[in-house]
Amino acid sequence: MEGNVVQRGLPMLEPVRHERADAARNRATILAAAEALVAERGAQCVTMDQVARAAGVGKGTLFRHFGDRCGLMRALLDERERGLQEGFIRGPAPLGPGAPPRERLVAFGERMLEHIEIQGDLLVAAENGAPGERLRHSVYAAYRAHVTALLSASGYEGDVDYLADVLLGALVSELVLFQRRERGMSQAQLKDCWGELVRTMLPNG
Amino acid sequence: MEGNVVQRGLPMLEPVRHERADAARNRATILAAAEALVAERGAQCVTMDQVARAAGVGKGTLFRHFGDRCGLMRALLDERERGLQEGFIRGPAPLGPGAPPRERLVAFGERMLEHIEIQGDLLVAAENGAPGERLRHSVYAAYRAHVTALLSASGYEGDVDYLADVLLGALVSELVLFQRRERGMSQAQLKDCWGELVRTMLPNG
DNA sequence: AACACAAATGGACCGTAGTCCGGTAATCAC
DNA sequence: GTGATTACCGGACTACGGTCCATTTGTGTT
Repeated sequence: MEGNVVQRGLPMLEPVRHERADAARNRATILAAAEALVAERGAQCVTMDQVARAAGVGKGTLFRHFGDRCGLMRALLDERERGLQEGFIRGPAPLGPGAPPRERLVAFGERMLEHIEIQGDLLVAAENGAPGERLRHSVYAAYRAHVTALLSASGYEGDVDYLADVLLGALVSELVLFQRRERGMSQAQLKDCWGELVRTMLPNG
Repeated sequence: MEGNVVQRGLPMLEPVRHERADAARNRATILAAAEALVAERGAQCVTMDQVARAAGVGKGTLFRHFGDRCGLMRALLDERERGLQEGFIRGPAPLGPGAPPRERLVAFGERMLEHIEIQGDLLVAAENGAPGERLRHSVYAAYRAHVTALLSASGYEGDVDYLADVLLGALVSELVLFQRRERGMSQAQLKDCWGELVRTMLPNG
């Protein structure tokens, strides 16, 4: 878990030096196998042994490439997550630049809720690691930086870092899935509540 | 995990019919052993086998009494948690009745932050169960009901249930410990931020 | 006191995440 | 090509949470 800093976070562009051909091939094979298994049985019910066997690879290889179970799940999410970030940073308004920050924030949350709707179980599996790991990870940091920037731009005068944590807390997949599935809230309701929350916090966006 | 509904939640008063004497003795022994081990090594580093061995009891007994690891941790927290609830419901203002709801909510959060300060690791261990288990549990339901009631009383016009979830999200022990330990925020800062958050959400308490 | 029955017990057992290390093979310098 | 180097590979191994069930023990009944 120390020797390979390569390709663990989002910045996957340009592997540090050379990833050996067989390693790259194995990584792709593993990801494909894992994706198939997750699609078939759901993320919760896929074991690391199953993935290794389906990919025709030893467990050591699996863990070497992805660190731990959460790492594998994150890798599966990676592509879509990159798409999300792209949309936030450079996409069309109101998600991207161009709209007032408050409306961008509303759009951000709505987009995240849609993401959770689609990738819910996988997200839960990816976030279900060691305590605090989720918060330490670069994906969270990126979301947080984005929200923080929007809050600052909107003229919020309090502690923007703190408020960013709180707002992102409303978008934690575990909570959202609970609200959707066990509290019977519709996605539209959740979006409305999110919008209201943001507009209450930032009265003049 | 189905056969014993006895004494799993907070309502531990008056065991359903009769708890056999040996069972009660064992429960006490286990709790004492677990408490000692947690005090000595920290909740994260205590295994169920260690607890069983220290209590001079089989693993089966341990799991029969507490369901799972989180159940044991919750049982350790139980007494203090009951004290908290007592304070919220019947204690002196501003925590208990008597103060305006907005100030009660501020006091609620401050009290919770203090609780996390003391019981942090144990709380994390207790909440670190299956996905959504935390949200389903009666302790969370109680806090949520309390916050919901205060929000309603303060005249908040939006979805009080949703806002309760969001506010409680700011008091999740995993997050608070992260803010304290890895972001270097002081407890006083956290309290200030909480107060500001509440006052922003409820401008006229 | 002896009995019958429910409840409690303990430890062998299982599945899963994650580690370790001897052997293998891809890559590079020449 | 050939050899040295070094990353990679696989699967046996460990640790831990949780289950199962044959056996024991407490409790109310006769």
